[in-house]
Amino acid sequence: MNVLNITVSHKLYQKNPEETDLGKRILSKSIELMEQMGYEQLTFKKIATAIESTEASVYRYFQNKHQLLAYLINWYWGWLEVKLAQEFIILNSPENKLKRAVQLLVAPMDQDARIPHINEGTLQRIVVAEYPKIYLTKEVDVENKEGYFHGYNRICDILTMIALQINPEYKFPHSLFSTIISAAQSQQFFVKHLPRLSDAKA
Amino acid sequence: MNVLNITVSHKLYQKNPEETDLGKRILSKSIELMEQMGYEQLTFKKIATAIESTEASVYRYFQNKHQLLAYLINWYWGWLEVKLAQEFIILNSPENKLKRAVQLLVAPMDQDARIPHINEGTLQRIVVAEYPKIYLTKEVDVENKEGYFHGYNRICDILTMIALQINPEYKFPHSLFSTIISAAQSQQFFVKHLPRLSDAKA
DNA sequence: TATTAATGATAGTAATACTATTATATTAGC
DNA sequence: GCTAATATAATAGTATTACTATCATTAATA
Repeated sequence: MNVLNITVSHKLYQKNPEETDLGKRILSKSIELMEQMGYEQLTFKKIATAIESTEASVYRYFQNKHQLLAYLINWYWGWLEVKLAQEFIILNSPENKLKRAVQLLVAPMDQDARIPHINEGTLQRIVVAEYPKIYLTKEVDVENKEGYFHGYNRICDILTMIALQINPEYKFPHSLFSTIISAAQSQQFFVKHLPRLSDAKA
Repeated sequence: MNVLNITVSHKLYQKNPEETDLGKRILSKSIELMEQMGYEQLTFKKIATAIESTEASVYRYFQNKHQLLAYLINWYWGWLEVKLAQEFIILNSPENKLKRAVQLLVAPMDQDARIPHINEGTLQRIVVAEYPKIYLTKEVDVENKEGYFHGYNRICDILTMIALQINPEYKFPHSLFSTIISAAQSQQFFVKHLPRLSDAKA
């Protein structure tokens, strides 16, 4: 058993992948392959072949590729929330908390040794490269109700609560922090691939 | 002939759709259908059927759906640039120019009567709902060289130039404006579909 | 009138995104 | 140790998608 378990809504899987060895291998290999070839090119067939299992077995864990991506991304935000909570133990001022949160969002992530089947660094790059794809769909309203975006919502809420301690009068904290978080993601992508949209150097 | 013609890089089409009647019908119907069913569900077959043409004919104009989306989005940014230029005729201060630019980004767009085959209002909603999909791919570097993101880059550059008139010392204008433009898009989507990420009311 | 270009009609292929069925192996309960 | 349940493997099959190719027809042009 893991010391640490990130909880992801059961709407985000068919069968909990964290509970079995095969499930963990699916997660591990999905992360590796999705970073290599990108979301569009990845198929359940490719995952299955790579772990020497079968397509049908992968389908027992996830309904489809979209659900798998949503799972991984929610896992990431859930894990980041845990990480934030750990850091906040020794951070007292809201200013320092916000500062550290932004650092965590943009700094390359180290692998968490407690969770060997998930490479958080690779997962972070997947989130940067694929995140908007989980909500830019016609199913967004249904999936929102099912908790597909819960992880991100929570991070946004947490930063909002901290900011309101600094200035309780501020009227647009949700917009501000969804913008900051999403800019933290986009700028990482732009620096690498669309440098005219950024002033930072790769 | 149109009074006004938006120029889109020839890498973004196989055969210029603005030059023929069929081409214009493809654009017009693509916009309508893409808004209705979303990018994922749209197929060349559906476009062809809807305009009583054939799949093969649509393929003569665009290599694939991705190229079609890139075309439409670049057309939109190109058109917005023209619109901005028109507005700037009577706006003199950089502050007013920036303000008006942001208004144009977020206000519902009226149809341009000079261009009957393109519904700019619908197109704006498509840009809001689909924009990141054109660059969040493994082909981003190649397509960037081919000008797939030229329209957006230019808008970002224009706002950057204006801002530098206000403060020539400012170090991060590209990052700032790519963030502002993209937030202008995202917030429109969040208000409608993910309200916890925004403070505005639908 | 002959030529060319644009479109339509039709067919076909490889890959994808699943679903279904049956067999086999492993584990848990009695 | 036997039975039952569960997980996975193996295999097959289907509908749809994303194209490519070929040829016929129509319209525009020289």
